[in-house]
Amino acid sequence: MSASSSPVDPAPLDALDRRLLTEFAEDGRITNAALAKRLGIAESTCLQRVRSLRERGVIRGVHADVDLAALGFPIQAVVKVRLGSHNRDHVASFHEVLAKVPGALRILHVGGEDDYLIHVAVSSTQQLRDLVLEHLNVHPVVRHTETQLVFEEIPGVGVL
Amino acid sequence: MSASSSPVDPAPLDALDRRLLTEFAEDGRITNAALAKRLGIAESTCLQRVRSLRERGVIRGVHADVDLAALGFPIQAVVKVRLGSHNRDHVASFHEVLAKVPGALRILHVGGEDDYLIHVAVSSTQQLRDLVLEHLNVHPVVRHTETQLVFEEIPGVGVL
DNA sequence: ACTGAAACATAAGCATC
DNA sequence: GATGCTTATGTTTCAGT
Repeated sequence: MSASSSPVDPAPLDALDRRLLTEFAEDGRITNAALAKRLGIAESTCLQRVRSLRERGVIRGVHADVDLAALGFPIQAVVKVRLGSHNRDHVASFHEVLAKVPGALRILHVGGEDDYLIHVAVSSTQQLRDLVLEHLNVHPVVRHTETQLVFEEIPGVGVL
Repeated sequence: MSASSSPVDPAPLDALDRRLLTEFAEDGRITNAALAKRLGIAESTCLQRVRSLRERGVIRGVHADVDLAALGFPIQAVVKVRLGSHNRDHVASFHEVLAKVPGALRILHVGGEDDYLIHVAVSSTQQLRDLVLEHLNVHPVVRHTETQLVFEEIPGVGVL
């Protein structure tokens, strides 16, 4: 799935949809009744809108945000990966490898100096080393990796 | 909030808590009744566990995952930032700037070649340029920025 | 710490305007 | 779209184990 094109129907979102999404992104457990009240619309209308947004793929899902450190993954890092060949088949087979990297929170295929940025959470530095050496560097198409430890995540404003 | 230390009580999570978190991270709208059934415990017990995990900060919140392209932010990028000085006050004032960057999905303070990695979503390349020039490069402590366009996000396995 | 049952709140479908 | 109604589900509390 591309970051610059979407699998979503071209049906544009109106201001109500945007407000709905903002509320829903903030509190994914909000009840339909409460959401309707906030938006100033009937509950049935609100339910219809939410369903439509889900069906169109605008709302992809709702997920609990879990403290990874509490779960036993206190270390985070970003691994920058550069490939030696950008041949189509090599890239495709590397994507299969990427999809299996344990602890990968986010994998971005980017343009510029690096080819991939992989944000990972691990339980120990040993696991981090194993992840880089055994899952990434082993692949022959990988020319270079560089691992940056995450010191801190700074809360941002987001997009909504 | 640090990535390697947690604001969470040292009370360790048992296997039930972990299963609960996995289910809840996958479907943040699951009803308490359904969650209890999946875990094979009483609804009242399940509710107690969820509440305890929330109070302890293990569950930080529940959020809808919204397609940013559909919302009018079809372009994503990662901006790598290097500072010229790592003086404590300079860093602190830069953090205040970071917290206001429009469209920032994730801001990581990292160790290694870069100092900060900022994942952003924007509506246009013009907005991206403005974001980098007017919000980041203007700050005197910023020595260098490099912007990498996100081509694609590759689904990973996650940590759960 | 877990359970079951009662009281309460919410959701979902349908007919109607 | 909005409303009101109905049934089915889901949530919460609490006394008991």
